[in-house]
Amino acid sequence: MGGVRDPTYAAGTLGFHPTRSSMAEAYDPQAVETKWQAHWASEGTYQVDNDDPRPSAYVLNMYPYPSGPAHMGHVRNYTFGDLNVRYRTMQGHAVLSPFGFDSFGLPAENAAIKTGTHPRTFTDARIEELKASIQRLGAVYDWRREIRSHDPAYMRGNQKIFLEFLQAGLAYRANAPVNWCPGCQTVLANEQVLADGTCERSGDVVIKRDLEQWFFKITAYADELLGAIDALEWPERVKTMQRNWIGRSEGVEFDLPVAGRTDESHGVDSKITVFTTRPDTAFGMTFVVLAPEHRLVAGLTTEDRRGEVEAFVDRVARESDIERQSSEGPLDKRGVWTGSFAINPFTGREVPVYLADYVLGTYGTGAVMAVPAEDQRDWDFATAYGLPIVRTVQPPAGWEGEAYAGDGPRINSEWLDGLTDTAEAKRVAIDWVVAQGIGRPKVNFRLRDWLLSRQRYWGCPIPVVHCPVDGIVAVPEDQLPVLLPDDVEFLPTGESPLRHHAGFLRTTCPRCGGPAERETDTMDTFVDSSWYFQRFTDPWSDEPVDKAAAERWMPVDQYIGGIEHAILHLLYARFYTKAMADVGLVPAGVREPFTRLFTQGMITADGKKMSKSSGRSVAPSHYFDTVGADSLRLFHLFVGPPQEDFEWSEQVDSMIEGCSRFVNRLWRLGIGGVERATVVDRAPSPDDLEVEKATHRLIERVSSDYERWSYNTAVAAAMEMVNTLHARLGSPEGLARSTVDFAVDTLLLLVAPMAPHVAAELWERRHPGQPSVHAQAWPSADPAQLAMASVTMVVQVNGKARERLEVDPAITEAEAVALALAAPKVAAALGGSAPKKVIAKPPRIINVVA
RNA sequence: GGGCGCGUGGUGGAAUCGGCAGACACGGAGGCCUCAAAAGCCUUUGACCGAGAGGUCGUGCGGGUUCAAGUCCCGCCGCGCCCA
Repeated sequence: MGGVRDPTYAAGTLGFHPTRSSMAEAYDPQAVETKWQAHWASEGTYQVDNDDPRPSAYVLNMYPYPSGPAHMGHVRNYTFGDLNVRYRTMQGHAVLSPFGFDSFGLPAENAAIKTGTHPRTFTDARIEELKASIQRLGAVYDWRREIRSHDPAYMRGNQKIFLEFLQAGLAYRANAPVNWCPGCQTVLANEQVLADGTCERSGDVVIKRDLEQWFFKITAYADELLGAIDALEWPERVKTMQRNWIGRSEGVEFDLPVAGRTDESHGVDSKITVFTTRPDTAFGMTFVVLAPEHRLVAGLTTEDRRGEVEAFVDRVARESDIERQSSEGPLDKRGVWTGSFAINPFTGREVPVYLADYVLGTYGTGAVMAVPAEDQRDWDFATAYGLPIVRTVQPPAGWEGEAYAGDGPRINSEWLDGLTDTAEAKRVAIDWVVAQGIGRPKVNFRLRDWLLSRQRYWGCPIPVVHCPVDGIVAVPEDQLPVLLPDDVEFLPTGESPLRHHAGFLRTTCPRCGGPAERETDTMDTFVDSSWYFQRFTDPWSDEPVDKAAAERWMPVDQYIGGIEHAILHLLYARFYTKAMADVGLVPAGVREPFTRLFTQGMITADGKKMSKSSGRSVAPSHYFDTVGADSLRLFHLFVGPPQEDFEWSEQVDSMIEGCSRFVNRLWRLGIGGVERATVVDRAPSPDDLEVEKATHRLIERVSSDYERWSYNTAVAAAMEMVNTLHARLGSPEGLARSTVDFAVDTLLLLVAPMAPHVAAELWERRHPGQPSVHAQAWPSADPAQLAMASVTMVVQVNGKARERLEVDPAITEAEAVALALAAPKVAAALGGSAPKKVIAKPPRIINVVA
């Protein structure tokens, strides 16, 4: 193969030697791609050791759920990741590029119920399919570090971390409302409840029921999770979503005595505690609203109201939180009066106590003071129930709206009257509450603790036993991991098979040695994805995370994934990282997992996310078999900004064809197979120098495009260079050999991260016996070569372009203006009148104002 | 209801700091090569007026700032996402 260049590039020193393309070897993507994929795998090209002397970089794609062969979303995602890995490697970094599988989860268990295949068998088969298609894409990873969530070693780590959290008080048990299917007699995950609130299996109406569940105390980190967002190099959009999700609000919590009750008669039940961010409006509180699940509801309901209240509470229990918080539906059906009154401590007046579905028991105290004049929802509620509305903030003149939440002088508020500044009025009101001894300033978070227990089989068992004597006892470390039994039956009851497996269930208490029951709840799969990136730094370690390895690689420099994980996964991973540092499982300095985050857009079909279930899914394998992986990669890079969604339409195939054409044109350049090409051994002509300069500008361009994730323009720039070279080579003057070689070699270096196979093959043919293109150093542009010999200066008259002049880039302002005014077209546009003003920005633009 | 993002040719998109709108590609039209086709190559392609030279209009809509606005400001309309 080594001689391919010679017969096609004319070798003469005299005149022009046109060559014919008919002899040129056609590009065979499948042959070349298989060859290089095998080469990278067998050479371990992208394996890095923890003692690699090069500076570190850590590039990671989000942990995928293995659902079978890669879909287009994966292809897009992994193309971006792979480009980063290869680019950083050429820049001289040891790039940690691991891969793993988020392999626990419901789909495998459902498949087991449907087909009888064990979830492990099913999942491992899906993983092999996904791996195979990732490899055909040419994406490179250090597969020695592969992790699957269901690996016993990984489960052991999961359980060890859990026990450390339990020890530290970061894991606890509490009652929580869960989805309960009365037909199946089991707890359902949210995704098992259909949109109409029925069980996907039995069709029964799913109700809310309180059960003991495991929680992680993520709220203990609410302030740090919020505060540390600022420093992250993440998309603002994601940062905003996380801030909103954490939802910090400063306010006050205070007590309202229940009318007719005293401390002596009712103890703590004599008061309703409310949380509010607007204590300055409390004089306008004309009623109180409790969540239907509030613990005081039964006691506050009077006999004559009991029937109605109970029916209401029952109905709300069947509504989802989303329904409850939506603004849809007639308000007069969404609340009910308990028959009781509380006393507004500000006014001393009695106010009725209502229930409403939109007040959630999980937020604040589950009770809100309703101030209809300053809160629109309270206004609507008051209107629907005929409750009084008292303004305590004077709306501006001409105000025609209903509730007014803005600034203004306080009115009807006794000692607050006249205060205009809301912040000051709040301070005064809080001071009063504190002085009265009825409340305290309170910072409230929207963030709830993380409910991690799942009543499923295919997940990591929570490593504790329930002992009738000792209560909850941790499984001792030397007995970890607690593995899932294989001999289980998957029945379509929805109940976890672990509950019926005697061998798993029955055990002895590690503390007293008496009979005990094993915990049958397994962990939410978000647990697995909260620390896998730490495990990758040394997946062979006996500890969950090897501290030295984490010290070397963490945090992840570039994390890449979908915007759909903006909140839960990314927040849980941040919490886990901090909590693991605090219990000493990772170095204290590793407090954030992902320095830089890139969220790529979705591939949509008919405006919705392309997925297997939508039926509009397109398999990448077809393209691997035809145009090849490089063309498909280039298409994904070229088609638009990576953060934007992309609609997969009819015309996509011809766009991919276009990328394939580019690969073929690059190939013909590389092997010297360009039609009628003229290559001469001569001293560089001015044309050659121009091409050389264009090559330096290309280096500059592509490098900066890679840095700013503007891959579509990087591809465009490479296409432009290929077009230029084809055109120049086809002209009678041709190009000097040194010019062509420099331009083509540079092109191959720049394109290597995007189209790694064709670049590697051409480089090998052009430089036999030398290190691969992927082992070459990233080229740098010579600054002296970046300046253009001449630039186009636009001359405008009154803002309209009238003339374009080729000028020296170093032209002075005076010269530029003189040149501009001397141009006939400019004179014509001026029509004889003298210019009033000339704005000169040489050498780019001159604007003559007439 | 609040917050954020987006809106550019027939299509995907480019214009990085307010300075030639439409790079690059797809699609279309015409041509070369060929017995023919495929592949490849060349020309052309925002709209309108004009034989041409050239001119006018043009970045969702309406205003504004500026010598100059796709880009900045104000107000709308539409779509998407997040929070209520």
